[in-house]
Amino acid sequence: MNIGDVAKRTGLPAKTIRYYEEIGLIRPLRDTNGYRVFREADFHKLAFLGRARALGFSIEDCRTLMALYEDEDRASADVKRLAKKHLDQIEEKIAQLQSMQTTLTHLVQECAGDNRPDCPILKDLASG
Amino acid sequence: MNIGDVAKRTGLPAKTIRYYEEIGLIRPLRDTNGYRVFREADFHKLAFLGRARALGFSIEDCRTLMALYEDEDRASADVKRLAKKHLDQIEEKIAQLQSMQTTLTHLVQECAGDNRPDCPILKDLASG
DNA sequence: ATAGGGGTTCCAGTCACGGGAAGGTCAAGG
DNA sequence: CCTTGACCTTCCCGTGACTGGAACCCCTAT
Repeated sequence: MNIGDVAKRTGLPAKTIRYYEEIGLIRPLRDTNGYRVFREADFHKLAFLGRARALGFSIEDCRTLMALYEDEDRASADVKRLAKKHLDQIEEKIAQLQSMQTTLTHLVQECAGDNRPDCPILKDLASG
Repeated sequence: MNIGDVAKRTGLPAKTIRYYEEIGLIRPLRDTNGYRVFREADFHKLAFLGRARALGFSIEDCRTLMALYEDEDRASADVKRLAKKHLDQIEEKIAQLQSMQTTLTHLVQECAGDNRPDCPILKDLASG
């Protein structure tokens, strides 16, 4: 498989796949013409990475998860701890965003949104 | 006021304040020794920026909001449109995170988290 | 011979700062 | 007068996870 094929099959941009090689997440072979050659195992790794990234795991977390996946002697506790920590961060982020959402929703509701200059949004920003 | 005073009063790091000057959001005066000198108006601008940033507005949005704030002939509709667009993005982000949260919560619940290698989290990542 | 659709590398930019080096300034204490 | 320590200055690099683009090579079909 060339990079274009893997890109189609995984849904990852070719640029991203090259980047993952650059940072050592995958090690595809090379053809005599210099083209990357992806084996089925490379494809599986990329699909794994794509799903982990879609769940919001950082690249470094993905690296750890892949290492755990390939370690037959892993403890599921290590995976769970990583996932739980990530979940906690997601929940914290959601809380932050919801706080912004609450404030902004109120402000937007209160703003007339006409061609007059009077605006509660700016008033709030100006005076806390 | 020197930068340290403004940093304390606004809660913004001095580094951030220097950065805001660099990108033209504020224009403090300079003392003969080269130190930045902040007037009350500069402090107000920084406080405004701090609050806008805390609501998640991008720097460019903040620039626009400040311009609108200083424009006596603004239309509140322009402010409202900007805030609404930002609110929509926040809500989209929240939805994405909640989707991750749902999946991760299930996976974490199902994982035994002991010293055995069997792990539904890795299983999910490996096979979609 | 050429056109096109692959592929390759390398460089720069994103966003909003943060860290740290190297050095100038100022007020207080010995 | 000298030093100490807390300020302040500029400058440059690094962050995360890519994305865009330039310049160039490779392969197949016409």
